[in-house]
Amino acid sequence: MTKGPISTTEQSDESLGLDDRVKPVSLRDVAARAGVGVAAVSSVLNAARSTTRVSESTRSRVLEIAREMRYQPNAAARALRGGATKTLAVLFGTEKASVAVTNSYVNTVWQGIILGVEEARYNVIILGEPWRSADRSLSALRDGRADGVIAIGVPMESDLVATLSSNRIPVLVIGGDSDLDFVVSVDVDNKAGATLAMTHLLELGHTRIAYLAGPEYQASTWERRETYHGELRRAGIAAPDAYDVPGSNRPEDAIESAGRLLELPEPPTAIFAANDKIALYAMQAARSKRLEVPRDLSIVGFDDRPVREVELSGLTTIRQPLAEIGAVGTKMLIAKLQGVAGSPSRRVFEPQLIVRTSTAAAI
Amino acid sequence: MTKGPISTTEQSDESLGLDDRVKPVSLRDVAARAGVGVAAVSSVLNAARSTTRVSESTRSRVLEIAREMRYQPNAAARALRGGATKTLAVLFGTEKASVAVTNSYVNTVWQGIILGVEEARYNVIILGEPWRSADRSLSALRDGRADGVIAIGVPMESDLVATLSSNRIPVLVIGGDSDLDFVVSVDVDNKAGATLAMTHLLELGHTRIAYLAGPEYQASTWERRETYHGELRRAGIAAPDAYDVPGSNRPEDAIESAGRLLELPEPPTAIFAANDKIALYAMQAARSKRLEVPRDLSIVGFDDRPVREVELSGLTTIRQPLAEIGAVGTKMLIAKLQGVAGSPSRRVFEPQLIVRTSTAAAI
DNA sequence: CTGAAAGCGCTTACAG
DNA sequence: CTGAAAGCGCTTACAG
Repeated sequence: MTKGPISTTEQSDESLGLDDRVKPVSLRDVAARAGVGVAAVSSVLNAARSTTRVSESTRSRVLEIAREMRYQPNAAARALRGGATKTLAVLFGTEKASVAVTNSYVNTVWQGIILGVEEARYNVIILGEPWRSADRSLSALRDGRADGVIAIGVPMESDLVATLSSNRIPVLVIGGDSDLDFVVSVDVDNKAGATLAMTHLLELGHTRIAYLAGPEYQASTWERRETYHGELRRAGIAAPDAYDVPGSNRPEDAIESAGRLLELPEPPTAIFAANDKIALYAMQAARSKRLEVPRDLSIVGFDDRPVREVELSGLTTIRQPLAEIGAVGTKMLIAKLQGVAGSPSRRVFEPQLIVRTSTAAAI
Repeated sequence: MTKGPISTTEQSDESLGLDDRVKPVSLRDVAARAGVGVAAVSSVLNAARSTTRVSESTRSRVLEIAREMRYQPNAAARALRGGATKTLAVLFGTEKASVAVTNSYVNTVWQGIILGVEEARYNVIILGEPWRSADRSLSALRDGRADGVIAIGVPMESDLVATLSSNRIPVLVIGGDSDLDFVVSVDVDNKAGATLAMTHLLELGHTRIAYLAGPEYQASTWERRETYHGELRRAGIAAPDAYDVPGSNRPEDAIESAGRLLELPEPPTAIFAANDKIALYAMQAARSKRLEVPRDLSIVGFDDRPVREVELSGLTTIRQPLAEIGAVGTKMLIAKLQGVAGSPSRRVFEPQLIVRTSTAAAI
């Protein structure tokens, strides 16, 4: 770089000694060498819904020559022509991508996504332009860069999925649900997970159990809340309204919410938190109130995110198979894109109770 | 999806009630509405090195109309025309992407890359097809999908960077060096890092210090080894040849290598390991030999990868600013791509000694 | 100052 | 069975 300008056009070939560059070989090059038209080559190289029929001898000769010349179709031309890009655009909830990739939930799902695209020889693109509203971003998603969209943690009230759907852009929703056309979705079984958590606490003898919610814009927050109330009802326990408190992904808010719980005249002896992050904030709140976990307070989280804090803290939690969710979802989306008959539109994954040291029998 | 086929072409608009899809607006649409030619619109919308000149009044009118119509240029068409895709392809060393993204070094660098592309409103693409040889993958990198390449942890002997360079494809090398044209690179100062590690051990009074290497195909393994020997020489210490042992990222190999060290007639009292992962294997080997760290053996790693194992183990190590390396490198590549005058081709980052509990004074 | 045209590489309907 | 042509949306030389 220090030795010459960057642009290809600004510099003649002679001025750079090391130039063994060759122009990429095009369909026309292959056609010329094979002595056939480009249509024939195109037809041979694609499984071909083209009307152009080619004899077996021509077919094999073209194939041979294309391989010999290391022909590689130009992705831009194909995309422009309206063909598949074999690329999926990944959209991260409301957040900027740079924030999302530091989130352990997203990160683990992401590993699954990569596994999924790799198996299918697809590609993934992350757009540097945050999408904000669906309306504003729609065109960016139809400009020939991607065949479909993977949406992780999109807020319930967002019009993104609906807009994509009505524009016939296939979408995978991770961590949510939708019965719209062109939408496939994967999620953990939130009801089953919340039931595991509540049953665990109930079996430990807790009756004063609180629910520390996650962000209200997440569907999972509501599903887990509903199960929380349902399980209490089933156990014949009447929990005060004050036991169902809003959480947040913002540390201050979550810690304050948990703090309020612990200052109630009759504080809970156990907290079911809507996710691990919030559960850890609850632990912090307990600590600052000089309460000992699990002696004075049992805490259960959700997710079992593979980060050191969770393991270090000894948090009992509900594990989601996050990487599997990402991988299976991605494969479902690709199957839909490829028109695989009978490919599922929805998969729900079983959670698992992971007992560590943040829960103990009620005193 | 359950209600209808996926493909746009297979289904008439009438059969789907919810279709509020509109064809993306093209340059021509804007031109028609503005009553000018497409060339004029193109010229206005791009800072325009085009020869087409447009009056100020036309310019502002076109701008207004384009915004009104939410015109979004088609990326595929631009790419085909030879323009910038504003997309960077990320290539992960020898590994499959799915393996690489589970690696904590790669993961942290990745977070920086996303930050970098986001700031510049660029995009990143990960190709599902593993690249293996540069020769085989070259065309895939010139098919209109990306303007440049980010290569993480490419083996020393790989021809990838050289091939890209001679084909005038700008590359960012992360964790390596190169003075080829079209190549920019970022890395930690390996010499400084190894010096920090060795000085720490020497100051603790260790004289029997071994080097447990990383994979030999990594340049860093060699640079750290060289510094290891240099620092011993400077301290007037003659280390036996058997103290410089090959490591590997494969657990069995690394553990065995470390084990051999510990079984020497005169075993080392300290080990400088070429990276954290290998340092943890050394710890494991020590444990299986009933040696206590740091009482019987001090261990220093390299990277300070943000994973729970490193912190849980109390490993003393050399921290690299991995996210920063990724972010700064990405911005350097983009600057080169955009022809920013005087943008640097090389940046080296200072490491930092993180003392935890795996090192202690020699007895 | 502005418009019409060529062409990037591909695929698919259309003629022979 | 095969070839020539149109056109996807854009940018950039080229004519007016």
